[in-house]
Amino acid sequence: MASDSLSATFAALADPTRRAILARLAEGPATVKDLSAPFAMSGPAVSKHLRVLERAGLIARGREAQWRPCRLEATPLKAVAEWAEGYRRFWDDSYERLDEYLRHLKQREKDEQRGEGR
Amino acid sequence: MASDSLSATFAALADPTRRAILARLAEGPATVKDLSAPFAMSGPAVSKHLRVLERAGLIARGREAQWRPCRLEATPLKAVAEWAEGYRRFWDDSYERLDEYLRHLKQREKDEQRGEGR
DNA sequence: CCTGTATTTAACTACATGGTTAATTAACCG
DNA sequence: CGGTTAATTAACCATGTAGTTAAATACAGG
Repeated sequence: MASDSLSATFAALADPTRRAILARLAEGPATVKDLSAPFAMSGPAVSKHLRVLERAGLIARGREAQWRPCRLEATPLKAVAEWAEGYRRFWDDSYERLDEYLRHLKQREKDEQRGEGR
Repeated sequence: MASDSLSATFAALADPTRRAILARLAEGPATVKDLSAPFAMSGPAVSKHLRVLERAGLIARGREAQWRPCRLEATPLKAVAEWAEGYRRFWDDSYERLDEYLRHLKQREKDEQRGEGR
């Protein structure tokens, strides 16, 4: 596994079970049992998914009697959103038009400077 | 591997070499050789990374003589950005305040309706 | 036609992942 | 104390990933 933080985050998100767990935690904290309920999967399997999410900093866990309540920790998702936004101009048409417009302005500015130079 | 599209995208992004390749392609198309240059890694290794990116729909490849020029295909990144944005309220404080404000408005609206009902 | 260049395929290694079941730890409760 | 419930650890299996080197394919050009 590539161990930089963004890679760990992406790797953790590359599994639908783990994304479903995050979606559930967006509604509030939950125990491991709660989180297991929707899945046709053993307890230990869910436990492993939670460890992956924890190591990626996407969840935090408490301790209450025999329960280990999980809660969402979304800050790594901010980095994901920002990373993806860096490519917006490649999918957003209006952004591309804006980009082209800015490029146009810049070019005109350069032309004018050249004009003044004479 | 979980084969849904979003999982494939996240899995492809979970490697710094592949993200670096995308960053390079953001500046324009490139051949496999071009893309290999920055990495201390054999040609076949890069070829495999490109196949992962291609299967995730993040790049497209052409054919020109003996070169297979790659270009960025960013639409899957739109899905990533949108997915992450769904969690913005968990990292963005001002968004939380806005959220709370909206909730407040909604509640007041409900209270007013109840008042009118009498 | 032969040679060099670009790229992929094949075969292999080492290790990570996602799942299983069985055993273990930890805490509550009668 | 003993039983039940929650959760993790251990051991195991199958598959996927990230890299290697060596061989195969495809094309350009003298």
